[in-house]
Amino acid sequence: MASQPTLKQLRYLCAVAQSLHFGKAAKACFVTQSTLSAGINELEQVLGAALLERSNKQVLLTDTGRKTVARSQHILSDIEALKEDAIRAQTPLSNSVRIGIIPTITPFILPRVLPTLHKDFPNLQLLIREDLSENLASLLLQGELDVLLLALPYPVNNTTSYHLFNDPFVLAYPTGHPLGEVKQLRTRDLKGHDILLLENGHCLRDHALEACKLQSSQLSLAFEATSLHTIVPMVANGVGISLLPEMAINEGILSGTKNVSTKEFTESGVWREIGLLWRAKSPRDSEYRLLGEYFKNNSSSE
Amino acid sequence: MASQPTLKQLRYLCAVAQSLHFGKAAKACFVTQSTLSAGINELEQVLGAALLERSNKQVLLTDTGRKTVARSQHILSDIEALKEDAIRAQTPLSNSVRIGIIPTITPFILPRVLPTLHKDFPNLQLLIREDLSENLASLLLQGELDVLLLALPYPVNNTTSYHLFNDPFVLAYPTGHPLGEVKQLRTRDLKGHDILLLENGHCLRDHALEACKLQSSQLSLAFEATSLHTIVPMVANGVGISLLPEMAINEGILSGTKNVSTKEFTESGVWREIGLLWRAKSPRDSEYRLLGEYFKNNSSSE
DNA sequence: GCGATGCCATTGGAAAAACCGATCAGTTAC
DNA sequence: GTAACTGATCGGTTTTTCCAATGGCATCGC
Repeated sequence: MASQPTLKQLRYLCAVAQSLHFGKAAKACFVTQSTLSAGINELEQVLGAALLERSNKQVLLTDTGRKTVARSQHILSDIEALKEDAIRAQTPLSNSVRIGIIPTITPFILPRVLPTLHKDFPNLQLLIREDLSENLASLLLQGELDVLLLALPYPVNNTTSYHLFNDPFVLAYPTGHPLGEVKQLRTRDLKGHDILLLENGHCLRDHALEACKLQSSQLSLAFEATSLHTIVPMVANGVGISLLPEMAINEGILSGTKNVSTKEFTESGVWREIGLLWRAKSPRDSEYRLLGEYFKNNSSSE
Repeated sequence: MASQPTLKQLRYLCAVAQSLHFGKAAKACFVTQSTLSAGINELEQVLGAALLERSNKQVLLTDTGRKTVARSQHILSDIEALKEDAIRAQTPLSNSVRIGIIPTITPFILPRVLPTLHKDFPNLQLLIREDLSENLASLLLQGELDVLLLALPYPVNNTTSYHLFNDPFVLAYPTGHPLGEVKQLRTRDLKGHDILLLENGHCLRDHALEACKLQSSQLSLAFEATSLHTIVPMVANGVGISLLPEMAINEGILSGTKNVSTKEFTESGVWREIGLLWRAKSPRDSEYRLLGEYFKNNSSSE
């Protein structure tokens, strides 16, 4: 014996309330009269209350019946809304996407991408969390974040990565620095110079070292900075040289700064790879690919 | 293939959302894991959306899943409330009762009954409609009223009647009128006198005539009044005699009136019967009997 | 009167579903 | 490697749902 009302029963009840006729109500519910009758009976059993007053002549609602019908209609329309919304929400990139981005990317990609993103996917709510790769990866695996925008490779178990583009490292040096004389800049030219990098934990640091095929020990690490924006004035003041991501320069990190020159490396491969990362099992895989494609097409300066 | 979410499915979903573990959720729902798994799958099918993100390690809610869980919890608690309220409402006389009363009863019974009624059944909401018997009967059959307080007999198809008490007719005459001299008043003494009664449609009129075993033709009908309260001053002014229900006198319809005397009949049966009437099939039959018992015990002047 | 009609309730059997136990496939832990 | 867990899947059984037919009751039309 069931002890909870069924949605079907509530539908039956509402149908009867509308026509005050079992036969018509049954037709409206696409069942036979006997089925509907049994359903109503069971509902009354469960509620321990008479909802309808039957006579051979007519069907009437009891007081409890009237109230129950009103509540049922609310519940049924709630169910309908739940379903409709869930289905509607399946349009790609129409819900919230919780994205984690590392601080060495955020300020140089969002200003370029966000405005058009909102225009192209008006129903997408991008929730952004900025943190170090390690913390973001943890949040991703906990399900607190949906997708990460990182410098790759960054190994995380059971994740899918999506390559966006390569972001070359550019040498930044105080104007007049000896390296300014080098015509064909190569990474080995950096050896022995005072070099400013971000503090430990920032993957930019590791990627820069790796891209330049350098060990920490081969460099004179002048100072460990906490953000790229604090490195620039230090370079300008002659504290040392640094390696800046091209996207930061394109986005104007040097604008208004004097005494800092830049030079690109002639070698290939002196870059960090920028990509997206998400849980491999995520059912929104295709959405994230779509998001990736969008970033790829809209984040470069061309 | 079902196209609507089931309450069971929503319950399964909420259980999984709570423990984030199919096995534990299944146990909480008293089903096997396979059953729960199938239920969740079907729900996702119906909604056309992934609600949960399964991996071998953990279960996570998707964005749509989170929203669906929230809505489901609301719906489930609504269902619970519907059930609870319907059950609670079954306490006798705890809902609204729509009662119809004729104008020759209302003012003489309600002031006496209502105050204690509300005290004894605080959850009873008595909705009162005053009209002629004929109109009330029609409303009763239409289901617009639940119970009638009438003078009986009043034949209505498919109704149950409940005897409350007999309300004797009392002769009211201008002080000094010849009938004042009669020691043992009998109904036949009325013949030939100018008698004031209510206009047609009021059952009081018919019942008075019937109780006195008189035909209209045997009386000199002085005037047809619209309410008992207008009859009293006419008697006082010597327009004629009248028959007043005892309950009206007990309730003080003559208080403050001079020149009107009353005299009871010595015969038995000179009364109208007061009773309740309701649809025979009404599921609240026992409640109405209870109400009747209450009226019986609390409407007399003793 | 008296059969025809219309109403909801009930019944018995057939169709559908829900459910379970066992197994599978994949990952983690040791 | 193996054992331990995870959720998914597969047959088979049990349960539920559903229908068509029937029943009981009152009314309507003649």
